[in-house]
Amino acid sequence: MYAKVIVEIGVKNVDKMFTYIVPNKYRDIIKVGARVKVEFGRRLVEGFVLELTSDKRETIDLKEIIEVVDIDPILTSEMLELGRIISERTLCSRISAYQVMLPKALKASYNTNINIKMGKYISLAKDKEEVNDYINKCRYPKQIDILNKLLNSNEIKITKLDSAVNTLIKNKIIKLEEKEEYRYSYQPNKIDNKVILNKEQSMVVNRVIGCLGNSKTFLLYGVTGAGKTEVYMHIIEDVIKRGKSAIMLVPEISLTPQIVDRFVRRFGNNVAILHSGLSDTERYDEYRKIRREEVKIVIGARSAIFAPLNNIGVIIIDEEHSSTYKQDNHPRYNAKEVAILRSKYHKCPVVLGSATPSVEAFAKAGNKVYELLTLTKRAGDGVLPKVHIIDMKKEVKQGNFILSKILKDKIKEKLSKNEQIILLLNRRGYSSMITCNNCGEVSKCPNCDISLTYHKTSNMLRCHYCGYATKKIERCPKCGSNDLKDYGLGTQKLEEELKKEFDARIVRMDMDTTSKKGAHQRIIEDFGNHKYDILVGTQMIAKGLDFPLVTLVGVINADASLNVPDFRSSERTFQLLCQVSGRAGRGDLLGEVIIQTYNNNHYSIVYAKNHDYLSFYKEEMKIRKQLKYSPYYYIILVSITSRDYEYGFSESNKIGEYLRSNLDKSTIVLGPTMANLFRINNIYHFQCIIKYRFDNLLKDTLINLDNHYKVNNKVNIEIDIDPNRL
DNA sequence: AGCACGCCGACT
DNA sequence: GTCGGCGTGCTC
Repeated sequence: MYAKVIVEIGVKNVDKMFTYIVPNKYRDIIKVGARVKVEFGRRLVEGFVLELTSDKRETIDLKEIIEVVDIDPILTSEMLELGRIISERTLCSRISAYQVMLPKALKASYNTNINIKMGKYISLAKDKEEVNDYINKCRYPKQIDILNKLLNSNEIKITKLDSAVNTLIKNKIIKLEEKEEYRYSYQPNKIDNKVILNKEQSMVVNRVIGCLGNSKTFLLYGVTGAGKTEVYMHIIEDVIKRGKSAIMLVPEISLTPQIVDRFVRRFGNNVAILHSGLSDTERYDEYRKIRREEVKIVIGARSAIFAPLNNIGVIIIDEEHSSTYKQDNHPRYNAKEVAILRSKYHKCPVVLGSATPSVEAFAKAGNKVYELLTLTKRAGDGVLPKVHIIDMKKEVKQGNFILSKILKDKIKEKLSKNEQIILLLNRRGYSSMITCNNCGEVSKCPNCDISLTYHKTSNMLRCHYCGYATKKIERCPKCGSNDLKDYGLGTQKLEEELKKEFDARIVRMDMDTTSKKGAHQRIIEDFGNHKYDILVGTQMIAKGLDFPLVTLVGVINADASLNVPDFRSSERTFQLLCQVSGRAGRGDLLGEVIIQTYNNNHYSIVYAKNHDYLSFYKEEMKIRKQLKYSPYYYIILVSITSRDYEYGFSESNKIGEYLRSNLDKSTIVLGPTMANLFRINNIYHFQCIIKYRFDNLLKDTLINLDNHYKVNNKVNIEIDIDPNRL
């Protein structure tokens, strides 16, 4: 008997099956999907068994499998197949596709011991009569106490073995057992907080439930506040009743205690939550709970799509448009695609939900690839907030550089009413650059091609790309003048300005104030408890937060996301504005939104004002068609990086030529060009963009290109199929 | 990735 | 004469 094994080494050259002899003693134990230890070259490695065969084709001498690690295979046949498809579609190594499905604690390279927490339990070892006899003869009150307790309950958890317990064990009156415990758990305070659905919501729920047992993808387009979460919970409840399980994905930053609470209150300890805050061991505990089917519902970010459930009844992906569902390093899988693959395997529906669907998803709904379901009304009679667009070109002429007159007035008004305010500014730090007024020199990162951001609280200049930091310069390094001025506005400066202008309690939430563990949650809680009046933050405040007292949302600079040179920048701006607008007026109070911009006629801003997704979609599709972008064309980004500018440049040209001459003539190859951030950490970035509709040559050409450069260590190439950004 | 082999410079 | 530099090549 022979086993085809893929070893846990993340290198393309060895990403293939190696044949080993299965020793007789393992013949009955070894299974496909199990981990094994094998000698590979001169070292011991772990690998996965992908196939078992009886015939040997290799002519070389084979080695024997040293040890079978798992009795129960760690990779199910579904996962083995899934990994194969992922590696084929995303051009990643097969082993990395398998590794991404499993918790880190199961990796061979994970050297620290996997620490499974064991709890000690005692129970009676004799029948009741004998125990009562023992109690009557016993002189020790402690022992009697323990036995009396055990007579009333099956088992008791103990923390330590004291002499009383030890004696009882020695006399074989009680027995000690160790059981596995999980570190992470929620209080299963099951309170039925079920909400009665409105007509629209019920129709959506019934339509999805009607398709249980079929592999079918729905796009649930529902305005903010339409009660999508409640719809999800009803669907999940029905699925659970049928004895099946459910996966729900949400973007990492939406995985707030608020949403977790809602699910735990409804479903008790039937829920496993996979979030980034878990340690490797906690994550492994959750994994085991899921694998053993001790929970039926898995909620988590992207990687939760691989939850090892055996009988999935529905997969829900909330905030479908979020770019976080695609991993932007290897393996570059897209959780939405994986969801659809799993739905085919489990014959279950997928529900993609969003208030601002990605144009790709909405187009698929238009083509009947997905079935469109809509929620048009805000649940509980909520009214969408009124949105004002402020032309900052005019405001600047009147001397209002940061806050427009209207926004200032509104802030004052809301403060006087004791209501809360959220201000969004998509740039952290104090100012975006420091410039010399004398010679025009701009402080730039020595390693990257961007200007340094001034952080006033630490008095440092920082590069937001490579992390470079230096003390603030007092004199221009070029001409020596001390007439330095900072331009651009960051959250720190905004906070400072607000403190000058208003007598209010202000809290800032950005990467700098949330780097410590738990800080993020604390700020949200404190703001929710009205310990602050104004919340200032970057886009991390745009998602999911639900504060009934917030009646004003201000977007300080809507242009920041618009000016990003990427074909999705309009879409991202529209989504961001709609999302942040949805933060206002969640309670009984009417909400207002003020958007400050220099592009007050831009369609993404105008349509966001009216919450008009359909018009935005039509306009955006026109442009995508004109410029040949997705969903009309598929996009592939080939990035080429090198420490050596000249070499990187010449290889990039070769790659461009190779693609042009080896792809179908209907395919468009752009570039090579210098990437938007041309130099990061002294590495030069070039890129080619491939646009195609149908191309039979594509797969082979890309594989050849990838193979050719994997042995070249002076230049690195990355192929990103359907990239998040260009 | 690792760990070999392999062929050229400065040292007890 | 050796120790060791990291370039190339292979791993069932």
